[in-house]
Amino acid sequence: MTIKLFDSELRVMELIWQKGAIRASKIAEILGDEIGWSKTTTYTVIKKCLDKGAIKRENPHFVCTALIDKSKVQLTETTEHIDKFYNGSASMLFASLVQNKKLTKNEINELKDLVSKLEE
Amino acid sequence: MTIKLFDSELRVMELIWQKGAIRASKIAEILGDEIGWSKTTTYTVIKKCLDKGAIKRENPHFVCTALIDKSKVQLTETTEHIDKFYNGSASMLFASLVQNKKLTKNEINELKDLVSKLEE
DNA sequence: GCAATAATTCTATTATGGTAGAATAATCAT
DNA sequence: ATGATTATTCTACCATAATAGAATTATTGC
Repeated sequence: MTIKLFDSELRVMELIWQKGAIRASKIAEILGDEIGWSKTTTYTVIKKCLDKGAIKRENPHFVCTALIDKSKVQLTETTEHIDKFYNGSASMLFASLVQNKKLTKNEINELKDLVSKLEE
Repeated sequence: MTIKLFDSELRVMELIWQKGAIRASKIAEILGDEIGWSKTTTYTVIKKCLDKGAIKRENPHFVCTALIDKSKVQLTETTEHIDKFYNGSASMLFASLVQNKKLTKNEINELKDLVSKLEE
């Protein structure tokens, strides 16, 4: 069973993933600055991440670390996205991006590189 | 400016895209069967699609047709998804899918095919 | 044209995610 | 240890998307 994270929770997770380990107070400070959240809002959202088992928090100083990793969440969300918009077909998503020229030269090269390493 | 469609609205759009032109009453019938929506729920959602300019409806018989196409919505949503989960980098989404082995042999072949046709 | 029936809208209710104030608990400096 | 300060929770409110009942309007068969 995968954990469903809301947008607000992802903002918190993003910081934790980025920093590895970070105090709750620091998260509150940063998100207060960046998006104007009040301290209590941030703590409420951190609590939700705790309750969902997405992070743990340890004393002293309430240091937060992630219990689920970003790549897992990315994959889950992307799979859901593909189901919803491309009827479960990853190829159709690729085709959509490629055909609509949303890829930079750089991205095209990276993609070619990636694909060339694939086994069948 | 792109139209933001909610999940409920997408269910209606999906049918309209699929059928090309379809009576409102038929949509209500199908969604009633498939997901148990009451007739009025379906009509309410159809009305929202109308108000947003996503579809038009013509007499006689209130036949609905799409005014925006699916590929446009797919692209918009996918771009948003990439911004949210991959910091705007399509390559990172590709990498995530490829590395996590969520691709079937078939999809890998299709991807290779797609990529081989790309210009730099 | 008109009664019967079906389609549509208007409006309201419910569910849920986002946000934050007041109360409580933990920490720290002395 | 204790008072001052900071961190945290509990609870509630607000905004919005989902859903549908009652009232209204359109359609159809006679």
